[in-house]
Amino acid sequence: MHTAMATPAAANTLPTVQLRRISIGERIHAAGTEGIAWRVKSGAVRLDRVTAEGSNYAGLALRGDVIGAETLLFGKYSFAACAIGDCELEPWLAADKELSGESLLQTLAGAERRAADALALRAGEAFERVRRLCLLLARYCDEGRKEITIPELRDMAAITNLTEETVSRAMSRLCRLGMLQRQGRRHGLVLVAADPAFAI
Amino acid sequence: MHTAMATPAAANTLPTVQLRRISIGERIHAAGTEGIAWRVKSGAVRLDRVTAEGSNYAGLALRGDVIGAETLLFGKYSFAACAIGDCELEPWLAADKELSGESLLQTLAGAERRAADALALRAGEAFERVRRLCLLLARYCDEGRKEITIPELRDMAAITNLTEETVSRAMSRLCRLGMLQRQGRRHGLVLVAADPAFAI
DNA sequence: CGCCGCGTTGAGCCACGTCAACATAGGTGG
DNA sequence: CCACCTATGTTGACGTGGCTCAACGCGGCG
Repeated sequence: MHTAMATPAAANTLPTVQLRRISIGERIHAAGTEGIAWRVKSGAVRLDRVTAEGSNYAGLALRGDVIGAETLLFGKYSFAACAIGDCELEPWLAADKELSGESLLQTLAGAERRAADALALRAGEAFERVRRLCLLLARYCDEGRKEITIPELRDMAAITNLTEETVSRAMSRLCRLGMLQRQGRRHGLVLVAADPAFAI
Repeated sequence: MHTAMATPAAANTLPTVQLRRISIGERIHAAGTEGIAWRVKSGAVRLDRVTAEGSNYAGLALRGDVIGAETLLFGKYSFAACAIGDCELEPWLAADKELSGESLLQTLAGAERRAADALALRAGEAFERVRRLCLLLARYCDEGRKEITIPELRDMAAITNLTEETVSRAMSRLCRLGMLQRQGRRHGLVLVAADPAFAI
């Protein structure tokens, strides 16, 4: 599936990567380096903005989202990207954009929706934030399945703007309440046993 | 200035609006209604996502940003928009996008940067958040001038995820420290007297 | 084995939320 | 013009949710 449509043999000298698999915790790219844009086929990606004062969480990318679109303009990545769940990425080609602005518009609309999601994850009570993050991951990470990979506490804390301790307590409570069920030992697979009445 | 370049007499039956002026507090559009996309020429816009549980802050748009781009796909606005500073909007035409995907790409890159800004405004201590918000507004609202319109407390509170009281205290402190200077009485013009060493 | 990274849990404290009272501006009607 | 009302902003007192600090468990790795 996903046979590549005839791409114009452009000046792009990169080898034609078809799919890129990245496991949880690995860095996808650093800020300021050269590279291409990718579409997230599965998994979750954490974006970070790098400043003089350090690196700060700056966005989330889930299935369907595009990361590194700015490379088509500047050639370099504006943000650092790190996998917070096992990821599959496919190249997002400039060919698409030449073809139809519609694809770009959809990407833009998706980015705005995702940005609103990310903002919402930083509002409300701690437990509710963590719960919504899990529901969001369950919604987007795997296709309809109930298994989701939970990111490391460090990443969940950055996303929700809580401390690791608070996130840990919230996760424990989610398990105690039966909304989540631990599968693996460490940040492993879990099952969303809870209500599908997710109001995100 | 800003003479409109010859626009193709398209099927667009809307009267050719050249510039739309909106004063602080006014609603620009509601979610779900029909309309066109706009580029913010000046001022600040608050975006809200409307759900069953109510309306929640979902994004910020400043000079150069585009709002309502999704109308080019769906015909309707996904978010509600409200001016939190006196605004000038100009129509953002589909003609641009047909012309060059580059314009769309720039809009996309800008949206991601702005989303990162919005996220950053919800991290750190209360005083620091409010200070950064003011610096961001100073940076983008008026062209290089030092006068900025301060949004209503309600909006600053929503953006920073603080309460109005806390924002009010932070603003008072900014004035006491000489970083800001009140001009008008209410949500009026203020001067940024502080260090231009803004590290946002 | 010892070390390190990550997660868990508890105790105490503080920044911020909550609640309340009041100040001020603007609008409206007389 | 004033009387009155409402919306918005200001300030204080107090309570608490989440941060801080600390100790510990556990698994992986050299």
